[in-house]
Amino acid sequence: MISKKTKYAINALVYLAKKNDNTPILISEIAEHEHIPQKFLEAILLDLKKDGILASKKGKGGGYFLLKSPNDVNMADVMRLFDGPIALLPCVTYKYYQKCEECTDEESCGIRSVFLEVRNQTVKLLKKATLTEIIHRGN
Amino acid sequence: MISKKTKYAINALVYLAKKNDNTPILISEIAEHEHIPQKFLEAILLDLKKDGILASKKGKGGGYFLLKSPNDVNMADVMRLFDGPIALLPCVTYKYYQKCEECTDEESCGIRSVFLEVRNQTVKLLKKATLTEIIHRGN
DNA sequence: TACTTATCCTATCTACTTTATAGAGTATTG
DNA sequence: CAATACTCTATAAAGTAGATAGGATAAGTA
Repeated sequence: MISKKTKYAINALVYLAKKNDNTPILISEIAEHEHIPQKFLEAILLDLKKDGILASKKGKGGGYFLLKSPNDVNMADVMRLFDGPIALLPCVTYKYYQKCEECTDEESCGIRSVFLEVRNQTVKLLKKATLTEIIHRGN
Repeated sequence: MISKKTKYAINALVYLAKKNDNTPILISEIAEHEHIPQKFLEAILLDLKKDGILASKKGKGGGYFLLKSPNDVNMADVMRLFDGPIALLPCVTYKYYQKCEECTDEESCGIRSVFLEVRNQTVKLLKKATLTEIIHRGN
């Protein structure tokens, strides 16, 4: 299961992407509309900003808006940002790789083979799932 | 990521399946060979027994052995037993279904559509991954 | 029956993570 | 300067993962 943080992030991003104009949107507006605790959402949006997906503006008329194109924001990246690796086993991740201590030869590990296939399929589907794609699929 | 409990369970099951004879194997033997804390493994094997995958025998000459055929034990079932749902969102699970509070129409939810596809693909691959298949893949 | 073996059961513990809240700080606008 | 709205730091409650301890129960053996 993905964390609420990731779920909130996705909901917020979709909300922002649907407003195709790039005028800043208030945190409070997103929080209210998407039923997210505002203070919690603040931290989430900040992370998305640090990652270069969003940008913000302070003061009156401020808020958050998409920096990247909705075409370039996919679910794999968002999930990795908040929940870490997508793979189900440490030995089939790229960035968080960790060897199984009892494993002598990964190439001949049947378990690894299965979970590598699952990971590759999942990442492929999640990479295709951009904000544009999600909005397009709705309706 | 799957929990260590699930990982340990898979390792233990593969170990038992590789001994194709159905003579009881000691917990201590599995624990030692697979580097699993013995007391922790006891609880895991007990769960697998309650689920009908393993059977046990007490006293001298006792231990655990496969009750189901290695053909009929797949990774989807094992993961569900220990880690719960395979799906990444509560609204795309079967047994643990939960509606998103803000969602008005699931059929038109683009997010749900994406994660339903991921779930279906994952379950399909994990169901195919039986103990027999895993051993076969490991040359 | 008494002893040994090995699973079964219950309780508990520590550390970590998730989710969330509070409050003060900082930059921008008018 | 005052209002607005994002930014930062600290903290706390709740839940979960991973592991350990100790005794209860059942089965075989002499």
